[in-house]
Amino acid sequence: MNKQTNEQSLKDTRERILDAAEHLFMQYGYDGTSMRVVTNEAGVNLAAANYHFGSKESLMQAVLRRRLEVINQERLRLLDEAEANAGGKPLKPSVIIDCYFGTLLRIAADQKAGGETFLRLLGRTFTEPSDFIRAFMSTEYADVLERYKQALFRSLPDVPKAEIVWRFHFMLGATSYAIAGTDALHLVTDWQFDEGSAEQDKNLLPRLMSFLIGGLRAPLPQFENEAGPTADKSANKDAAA
Amino acid sequence: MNKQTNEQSLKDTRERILDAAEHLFMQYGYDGTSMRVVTNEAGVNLAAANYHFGSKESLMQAVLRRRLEVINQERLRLLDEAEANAGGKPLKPSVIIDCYFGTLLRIAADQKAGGETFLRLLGRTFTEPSDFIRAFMSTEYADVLERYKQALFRSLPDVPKAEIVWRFHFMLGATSYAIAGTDALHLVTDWQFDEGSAEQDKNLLPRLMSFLIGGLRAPLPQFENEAGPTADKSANKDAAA
DNA sequence: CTAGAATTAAAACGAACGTTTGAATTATAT
DNA sequence: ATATAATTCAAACGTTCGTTTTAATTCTAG
Repeated sequence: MNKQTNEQSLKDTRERILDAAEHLFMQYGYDGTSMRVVTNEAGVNLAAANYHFGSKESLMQAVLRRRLEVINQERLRLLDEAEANAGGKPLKPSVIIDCYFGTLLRIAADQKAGGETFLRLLGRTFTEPSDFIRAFMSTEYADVLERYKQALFRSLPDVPKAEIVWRFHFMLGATSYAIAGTDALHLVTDWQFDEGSAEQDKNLLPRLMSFLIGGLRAPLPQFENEAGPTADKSANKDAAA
Repeated sequence: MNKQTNEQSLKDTRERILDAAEHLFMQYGYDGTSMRVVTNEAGVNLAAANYHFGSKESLMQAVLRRRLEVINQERLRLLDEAEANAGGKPLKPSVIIDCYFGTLLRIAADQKAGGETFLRLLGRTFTEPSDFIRAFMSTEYADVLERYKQALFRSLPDVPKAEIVWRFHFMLGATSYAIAGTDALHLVTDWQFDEGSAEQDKNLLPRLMSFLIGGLRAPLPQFENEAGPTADKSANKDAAA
């Protein structure tokens, strides 16, 4: 065969392994997935995985990196664009939240095949116990998280930075659960609403965005050890300008 | 030895295994924890774990049930009490949220030793991939979730039930992440604020409560396929009465 | 066409896994 | 004290794990 066919089949083996690993890591977790089931589902030889990726850990990193690079680069690009359009003024919190969380859901919706699968894998990856996974995620997210953190600081100058970080943390959690699958949702409800999976996906983003912005802009908490009485919650100052 | 010493040592073996399993499952996950490291950390023989619990799966269930029973019974008791005091009128959303999420954090704070450990384990358990764990959680939570769902429906009669279920889901996610450890939080920030771990724990509840109630009461989302223009978000109706 | 590199294939490696066995030990009760 | 039950113990069971090895096969390039 010619060169094209060769490179095609090479890419096919690598990508078939990545696709199978993505799906199985999502469904059974990293520790719960063996190299044998990955290569079986990919239809390749067991040794091919170690030949192309070196180890199971490296395979997991490759699975995550393949899509995270696209998502995080788009996140940085959109934030740059929004800040350029704002002309030096702080961005609205809702714009920042949409650049971060909206980009994630929109890109995942684009990639028809593995998009939803990767979303659910990503949701679970944040709570993966393996040290090397958390270390990988930490470095992979360091830049984009720092940029968005600073953008939120500028956007909410009257809110203590510690509160912003905590609420960013809460938003990450709510989003991860939202996308980590409807399994946890079935746990909450019988879920006999008439909408199908398609409409669920379509409406997830506006639903999530409303919740996230509502939480981000909620009145600041009253700590017990702070000065002043434990006032009525409705008397609290709104978090967002 | 007398009867007391016997029962004491019996309970000690069982509880030492439970304590060790709780800690190791939290740190390394279910699949990442072997029966050998559990029994080693507990200082008991390997076969003792299978003798007392039958299998690794049953051990995991015993670890979860030991503390979940206390928490969920208290959740039901507080909701009963609140509804009795309300005299037939719907409860405020903030009261419901505090009964559910506040109880979790307060009980965990009480149990000095394993409280925080179990909180972090529970946060991760919701995303555990193993089928038997999710099945166990589903049955273990069925009653309390149904009761709180109905309470929220009554509390927010003008909000579509599907939205309430989704927002309950988001709240569960935000809470799980909040308690699943500051590991994910270190991922977000350098976290060089001057507060120590003690103050973090003390302030987590009010911080989380503000965020959750803000998200729950956020304006309802506008779906693209709905009637009416994509209005300014501030024009939306508030979700809570 | 052919040498050499890249990839695939079957088989095996040692280690670690959950679980079981059967004897030894300890507690309980008459 | 003694029979009975409950618990602990060391050892081993068969299986599966990630990885490696070595040979066969396929592709690339002169």
